[in-house]
Amino acid sequence: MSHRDLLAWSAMIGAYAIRGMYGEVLALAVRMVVEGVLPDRFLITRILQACAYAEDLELGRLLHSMAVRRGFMGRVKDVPVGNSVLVMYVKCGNLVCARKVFDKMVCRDLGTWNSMIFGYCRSAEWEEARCLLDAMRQEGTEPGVVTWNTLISSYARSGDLDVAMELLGQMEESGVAPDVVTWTSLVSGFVHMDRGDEALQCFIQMCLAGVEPNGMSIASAISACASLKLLNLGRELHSRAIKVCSVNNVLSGNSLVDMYAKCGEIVAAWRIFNEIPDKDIFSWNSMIAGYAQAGYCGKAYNLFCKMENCGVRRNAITWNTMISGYIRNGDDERAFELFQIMESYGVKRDTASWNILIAGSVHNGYYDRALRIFHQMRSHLVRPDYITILSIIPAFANLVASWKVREIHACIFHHNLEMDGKIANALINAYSKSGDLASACTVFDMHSSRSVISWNCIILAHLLHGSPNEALDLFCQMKQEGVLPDHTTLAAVIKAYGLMGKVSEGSRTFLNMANDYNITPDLDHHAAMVDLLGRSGRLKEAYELIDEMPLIPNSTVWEAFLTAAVKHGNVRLAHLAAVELSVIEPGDPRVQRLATTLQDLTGKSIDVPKAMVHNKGRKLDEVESCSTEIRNKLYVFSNGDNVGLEHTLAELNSVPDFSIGTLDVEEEKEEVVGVHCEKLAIAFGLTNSPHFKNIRIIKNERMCNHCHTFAKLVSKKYERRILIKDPKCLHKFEDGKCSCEDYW
DNA sequence: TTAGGGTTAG
Repeated sequence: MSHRDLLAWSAMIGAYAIRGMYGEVLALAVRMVVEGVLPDRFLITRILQACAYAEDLELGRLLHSMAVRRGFMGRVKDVPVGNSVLVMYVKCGNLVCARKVFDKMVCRDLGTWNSMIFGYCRSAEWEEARCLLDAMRQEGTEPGVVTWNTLISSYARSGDLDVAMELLGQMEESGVAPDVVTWTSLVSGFVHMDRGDEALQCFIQMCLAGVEPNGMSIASAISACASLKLLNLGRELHSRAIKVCSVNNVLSGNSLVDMYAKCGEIVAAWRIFNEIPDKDIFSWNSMIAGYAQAGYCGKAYNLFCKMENCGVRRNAITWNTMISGYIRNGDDERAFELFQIMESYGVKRDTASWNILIAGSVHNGYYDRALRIFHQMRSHLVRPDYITILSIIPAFANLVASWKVREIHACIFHHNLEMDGKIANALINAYSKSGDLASACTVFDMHSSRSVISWNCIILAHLLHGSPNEALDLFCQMKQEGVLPDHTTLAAVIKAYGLMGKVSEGSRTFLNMANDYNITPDLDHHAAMVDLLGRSGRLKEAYELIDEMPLIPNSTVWEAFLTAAVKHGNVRLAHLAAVELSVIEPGDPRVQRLATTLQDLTGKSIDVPKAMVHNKGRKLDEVESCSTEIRNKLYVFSNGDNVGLEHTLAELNSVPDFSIGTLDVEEEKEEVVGVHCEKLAIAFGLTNSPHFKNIRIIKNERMCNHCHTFAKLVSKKYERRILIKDPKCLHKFEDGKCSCEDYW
């Protein structure tokens, strides 16, 4: 074995290593050893580096023991060898061995500490990483810019940006100036957590600190503009990217495509896309997403087909993007088709693929289908994640799904998923809408970081359940905890005062909100005020408020007024409101029915345009129906159904005291349409669930006075709690009373 | 001779 032999091997291996061809490096190294040539301390670090990149733990171990045997691991000049062994173990994910090497090293340099800290950060062993930071200082090695960047970037990537920012402060305090890497880590961390404005603040801070942004930092800032849809700032950054010569760079190009597409500038996005010389998977996926989101599914699909011919393999994101594009544009069939075939094209479906189908179904109102897909997903042993849960919860926000909300709640714990503010709020909503106020309160009480949205959810839940007193108590608590109310909170507060008949308190809130909270009254606040005045019979004041309001009243405002006029038997004002509503919502069946009745009563005609479909896609001639669930089975009833309940109904109808409300203008009489469906559902519930306290019913039309009285009487006589959700109100009948206090 | 940063879908 001559000295020249080793030199020759070193030169060859070095040449491959420089080009990043680590597979070849390892192959050569094996041949070299087989031919009896052993690496010196310089060559062994090269090969170890290749092991680290290729994550070849087996070969790495051999080299480690060789280094020990040959005495490369004990002296000061051997620190680089020790470091490369350490890094090899870290990159191969074997932290235990890495730590053993670290502990045995007699001398360590800054790189040693940094590598070990990097290892712990990468496996999220934060405590160990922080211990080492303290330990290195104690041993007289001050953390350098790389040490700080390792910690800051790891925390930023894990989403813990508060800690990352705290470390930035410590870094500056210790006299180490943040560099472009530090800032870029923070910018991209904020972007990933959907905190675009803070990302941009970091970028600006970097520029103010005199650190020149490079292509990477500009790309991150551009993606912040994309999520915030800041086209002008995005354009400015575009020209900055041109100045630092990184516009044709794939990275900047990709983020520009995304930014222009998200800002609706699809032509600009296409232009940039075309100019990227070496398009990668990000470029194609971003452009496909751009077209799909703009509604051009055909163009998106053309690119989807073309990319593989251009040498770029489609990945799960490509397929998911296309599937999501189809489902968002209403072509569910194509979406499901792609979902079915993707695996035959060698691309494995992931959680996101399932989530897209679930979220799309919920979004398009197909709750049952969303639920079926969710169960299918679980039977395929695909673990639901945070997004799955967030997407599926709204599908359960109704009265006949209360047990499903509990099931999904358990699922969160079972899969050890994060219970953050968004999920907690969605659960509060779902529990409340499924009729379980107590559980909504439990989720709220257990949830530690409550935002204004959480408070709004729980306040609205109490309003829905007819507990305005508690809603107002919560509002006080919220203020005591220093949370500032927003638009929604104040509209809820006015509504709560309305429910309690406290006109002056409600009016005061309305009149002072601009002063007290710097919030200008919007349509919802006006509607709440009309409701408040209308409930206490101050119809004239309510009308004056509408007449003088600075905004154009919408259907919510007129609905509130109409309800008040009807409840107080004022035919003239009811007529007036119906005329206004018929202009705003020409297809609303309730308005149409009202118009006919009012016409009969007043002799005046209302010109109601006869649109066939109204805004929620429901047909005018859709039959009035309701559903109830008993032992996981759903039963649907329509008006006049003959379901063999005559005997029960006859018994129920014999309940004495049927006093009917005031102005009976909105209901279709049972003589005309047959027995109302909610009566059938109540009778069915009574006979088929004798052991359950609650009967839960969802109805697609408002309850009439007659059935409302009926439900009250039944709840008292049979000691049941009857919950009926109609499009306007949740009625909770108990002991002969309803939570809506007979005003809905 | 070792250590740190980026862009796409739900």
